[in-house]
Amino acid sequence: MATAQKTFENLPDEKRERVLSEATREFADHGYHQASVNRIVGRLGIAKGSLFKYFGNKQGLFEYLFGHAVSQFKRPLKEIRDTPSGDFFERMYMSLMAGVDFIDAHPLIYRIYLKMLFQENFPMRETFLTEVRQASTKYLRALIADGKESGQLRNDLDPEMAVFHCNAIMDRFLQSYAMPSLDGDTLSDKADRTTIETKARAVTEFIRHGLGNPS
Amino acid sequence: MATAQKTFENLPDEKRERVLSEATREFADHGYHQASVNRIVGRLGIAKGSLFKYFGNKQGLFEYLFGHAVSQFKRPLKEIRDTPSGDFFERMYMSLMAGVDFIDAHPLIYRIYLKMLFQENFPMRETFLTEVRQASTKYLRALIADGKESGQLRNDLDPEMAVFHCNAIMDRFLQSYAMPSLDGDTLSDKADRTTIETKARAVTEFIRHGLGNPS
DNA sequence: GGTAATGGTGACCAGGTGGTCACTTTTGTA
DNA sequence: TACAAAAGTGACCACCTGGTCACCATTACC
Repeated sequence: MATAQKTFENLPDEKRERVLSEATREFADHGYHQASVNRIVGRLGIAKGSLFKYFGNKQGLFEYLFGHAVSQFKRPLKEIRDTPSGDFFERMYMSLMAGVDFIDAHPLIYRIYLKMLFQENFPMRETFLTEVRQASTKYLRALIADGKESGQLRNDLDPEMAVFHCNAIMDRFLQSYAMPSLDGDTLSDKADRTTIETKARAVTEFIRHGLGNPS
Repeated sequence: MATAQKTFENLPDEKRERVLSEATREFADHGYHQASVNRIVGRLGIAKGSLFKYFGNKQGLFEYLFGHAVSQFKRPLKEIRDTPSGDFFERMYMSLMAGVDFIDAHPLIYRIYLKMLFQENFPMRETFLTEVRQASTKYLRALIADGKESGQLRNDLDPEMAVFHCNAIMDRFLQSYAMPSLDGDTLSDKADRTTIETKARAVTEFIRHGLGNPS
């Protein structure tokens, strides 16, 4: 497999990106099983054999493409966690907007991720999702522990439920942003950045009331 | 089509239920496109032609099965809304538990619904989802308006965002209940009813802090 | 110019899909 | 018992799928 991918990596940048982007679009539109290799090569105008030389098989193509994209997702979150700024709610807001930025940059990848969430039979699903889940939980736990210590969050807070609430609200916010049909018009207009920021602030305030110290 | 379904409705109850339950399982396990009519009839031990006599085609089977289940879902929610009890948060709690009960009664149907949410190409998807969404939004808007009037909710609350927050928290709660893998161990043990009730109470309290009047 | 390595091709394959229909079996009725 | 209506059957169909591989084209190197 390493040799086969080598072939792909030797390709001119332009072609490599075209292949990846067309394949990503196909998976985002149809999920894994319903995605068609024939359609991909058809749109690319290359022979089917080429794709199989590059990636071995359909699953190889998917794993390459998805793994590539995931690595880009981890960086911005780490930056936020490592930011020395102590304000819990500001960090929440920044995490929200980091998600928005990621979706803007890779809308198709995010759609694939959403499908993966609820459609059991993706390749690598279990492996990948547990990784994401653990990372996100660990990230939020650290932030919440921080917030409690600094007195920004209630003392009687159950950390596990707090993680659950933050996860729920943040995920749904991003889901609505990526798929406006989920919540009607509440988050519909992608183009208007300031509207999104306002909504993100409102969500942050909701969390502040829900978790914050009423002092 | 009406004549064809007549044939199915004339069947002995036991067989009719077996057909429906086996088909439901197949769709819940594999989604719509990946579901196989061959597997269904194989497990049922009947000829393929029979299924097509009953429902015309694959989509007919799915619509029949899903529409049937959906009608059962609307009843309990209506009961809660029509309950004269005025307490907003108690109603939230009851809605949560009504969802839990529905999932316990029809776990496969709920899994199909979740797949439908994020996998665009189900038949009837748009029609059905907008119906659900509008119903749920309308339901929550009424409850929230009620809660504001009675002074249980803040005056400065933006109703649309409040609807969004309630929807987000409640949906995620039910999703975690139906698919424990979503939130790690937070809601894992289905068997323990009192644990679920406690979590539902905690969620209600979170909403109370987030939306409630701090008086 | 010769030659080897690499990239690219598309007809072809086995297997699965939803769907059909001429046919047989069972049932209800008089 | 006779006959019609309804239920049930499974071989068959066209189509699409992921995947293969013998062959061709292009490039790089001496």
